[in-house]
Amino acid sequence: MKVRTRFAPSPTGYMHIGNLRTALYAYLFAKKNKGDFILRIEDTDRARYVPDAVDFIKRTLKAANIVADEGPGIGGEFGPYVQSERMEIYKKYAMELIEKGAAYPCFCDDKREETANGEDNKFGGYNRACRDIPADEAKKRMENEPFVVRQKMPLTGETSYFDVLHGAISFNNEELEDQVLLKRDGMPTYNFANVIDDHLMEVTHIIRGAEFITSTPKHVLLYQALGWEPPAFIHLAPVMGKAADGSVSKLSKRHGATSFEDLANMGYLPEAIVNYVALLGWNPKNSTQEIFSMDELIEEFSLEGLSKSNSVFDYEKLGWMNGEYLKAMDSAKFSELAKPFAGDLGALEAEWEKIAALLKTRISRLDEIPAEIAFLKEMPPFDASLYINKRNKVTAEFAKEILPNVLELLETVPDNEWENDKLYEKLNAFITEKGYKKGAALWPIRISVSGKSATPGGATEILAILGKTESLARMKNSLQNLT
RNA sequence: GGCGCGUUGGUCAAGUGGUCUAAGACACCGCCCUUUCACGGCGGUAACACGGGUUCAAAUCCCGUACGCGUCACCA
Repeated sequence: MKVRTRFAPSPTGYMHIGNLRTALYAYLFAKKNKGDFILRIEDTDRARYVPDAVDFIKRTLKAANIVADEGPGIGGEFGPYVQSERMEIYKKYAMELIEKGAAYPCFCDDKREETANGEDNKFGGYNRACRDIPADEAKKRMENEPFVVRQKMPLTGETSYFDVLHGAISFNNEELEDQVLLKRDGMPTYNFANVIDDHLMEVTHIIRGAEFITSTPKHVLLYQALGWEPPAFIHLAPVMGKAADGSVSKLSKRHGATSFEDLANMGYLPEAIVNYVALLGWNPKNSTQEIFSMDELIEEFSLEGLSKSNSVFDYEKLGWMNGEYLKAMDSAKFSELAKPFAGDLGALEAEWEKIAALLKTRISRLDEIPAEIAFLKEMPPFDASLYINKRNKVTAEFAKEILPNVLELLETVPDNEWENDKLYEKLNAFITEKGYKKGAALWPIRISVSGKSATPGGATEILAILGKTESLARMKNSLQNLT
């Protein structure tokens, strides 16, 4: 049988990284098995509906390079792929279930009736009273009264199912509520639409979050009532976030950027995000590889590699991985991608390629760029302590000694020779001649034109980028401040 | 609280009864390299939640406890 998986988000306008991971695993599993991956929109909650959310979801999947074979706007033989467009289908099956005695209409006024004496409060106050309404009376009342369709749960025994990840899971039927299948507004609930659609769309493997473990027995009962074979269930452990105080809880906005979009805006590459997220809860068998292209993920993916326990999202590691992608990236591509993050470069505009080359190996996120290059645009305030460097045995005294000579030398460099290699050559010759240590001599030079202890690039690279006029002006100024 | 699921270093994790004096990665620390920082190279610190079983042998199987997470909606 052809493997078919689906990603079934509700359109809330936010693609949480945990959801993205669920989509990714469903996609990887389908593709690994030469199957289909379906996008289905679960918009049965009218109150929560967000207008552009479907486009948003599609854009996010596209950015993540997760491509659906079927879905809204994509087509496929099992449409429509938006649940609000399938109401007639759900209604039909709801009536069939009533007919079969596996469900019944409920005319109770409100969702949560308070029970008088606190007894039978197990189901939020719902007391199963409408179960006992005779069939013909119920049918009649359905014509004139608003109602809800509830699933008639067995009162005894147990229902169990096999989860590919967790093994056999069983629940006592008495724990199961007569849950609503069809709401008063005619919309199905998740628990109902889900079963109908997964069956009709021939989904073979349901890969979804662990929050559905407890509602799965209800789904299984529905499959049974309808005479359908349930698909395989795979319930994924959740992704957690770590708060500032070190506490761990389900990933949410209070943990900072947690949506794919936020992360991308911070300058994490989509490929890196996908790669990192793939490894949060899954890892390859028989290998310690960590950097994966999408094709490699597909090739390596297997359900056996899924982890049963929660995982904590770690920006630190994502940053490392992003840096790996940045370093491996083609220079031209990096420069193009990084440019929007650089802001207004002013006079340095023409030097961007050089700047980008220095940046490439030393950032983990693209949005670190402005802070990294700010010193190029404007000389930071003078700070004498920067001229002291223990390792190279550099002191302010030494800076005062060497800088005037360097200035003198640099002034003789013609404009057309003001570039890294030439500058390095000349400075190196000067250093050798004077008998200085290279590291020691270059330190004050770099500080005098950058005003920063750590900079992308060394002394001559910075000189080259700043240009002769600016470099000399900065150096003179620093020297003045120094004395 | 009931029910369910889980628990290997700070984090991601390998490990499916002996090869575990428990892999790898991030982070951290040290050394080397070095035109600073970084990159890179080498090395180090650091874990089987606890208690009982079963077994010749347990991180691996069973039971209990603790802790964490989930769920108990006309939300998904």
